[in-house]
Amino acid sequence: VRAAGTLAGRDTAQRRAVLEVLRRSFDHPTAAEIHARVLGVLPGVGAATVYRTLRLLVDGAAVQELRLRDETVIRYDANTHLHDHVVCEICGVVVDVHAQVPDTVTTAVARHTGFDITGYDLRFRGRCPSCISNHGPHPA
Amino acid sequence: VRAAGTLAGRDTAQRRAVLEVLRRSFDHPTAAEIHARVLGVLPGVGAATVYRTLRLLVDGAAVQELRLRDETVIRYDANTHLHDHVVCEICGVVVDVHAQVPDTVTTAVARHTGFDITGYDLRFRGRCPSCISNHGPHPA
DNA sequence: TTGTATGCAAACATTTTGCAGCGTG
DNA sequence: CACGCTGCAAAATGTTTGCATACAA
Repeated sequence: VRAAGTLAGRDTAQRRAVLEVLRRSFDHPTAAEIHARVLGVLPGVGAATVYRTLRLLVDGAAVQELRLRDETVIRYDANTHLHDHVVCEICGVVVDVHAQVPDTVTTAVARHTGFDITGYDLRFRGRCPSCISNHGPHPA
Repeated sequence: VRAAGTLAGRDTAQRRAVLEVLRRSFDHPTAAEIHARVLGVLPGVGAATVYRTLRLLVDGAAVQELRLRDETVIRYDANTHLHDHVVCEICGVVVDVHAQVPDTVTTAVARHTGFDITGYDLRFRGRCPSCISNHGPHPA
């Protein structure tokens, strides 16, 4: 493992562009969105290069993959701090949040299952402030 | 919304077969796996019918979709009780578990984000007992 | 009978891979 | 100057859809 945001392998303009775009993006973009933004910075980059670089970054733990409940596409999150997400069930916006699950819960799961637990993914679901304004709160 | 495990629309042999396979499956099968099992019960069923029926069941909240960290395929879970999952990072086995996130945590997330929170997905990651036997526990 | 459900195949959407040539180290 | 990286296009993967026919209600 190496420092977050560092690239393994060669230092090319394409890889630097992908990493830079990711660092500036806080909206959990898809590979296609990242590609579009990279093209704005460095025209001519191929989609395959973006995919390959993303895979590289995921394997190197420099970015996180995000698979939402009803989407097939993979989203990417360059926030390497331990954190969770809240997804709006109407507009789909994804917001970072910090919501530590108590150790007692994790310990209980380990005891019940016999698993050696190394981490978890926690994704809240709901209605964002903007959609509450436009559609009202979630019906009770 | 209708009773869990009930089908909307017409009552056909194909739909009954898909539902029956799902009720007997506790290993969170993919659509392809479900299709294979359905063929064992009712030969000739097309993949599209399985996909359409699964979509119907998901929309009717009779089954849950499961998207794992590093898989593109969708898995299905007919357990409609509120529950969470533990995934083995080596063999990929998925086990159901009950691990309630404290209301205080959810409330704090709502306060911080302004979201109206309606639920969450919690997925633990780790090493299953069998893989611990074969590979040892996760390195500290 | 009437319209929904099915099976097939083609269309789609997304990601991965093969390959010839370019460029970093 | 060797080998990894790139861009393009084709392949692979997984899911959805169009259409003619079959069948539940």
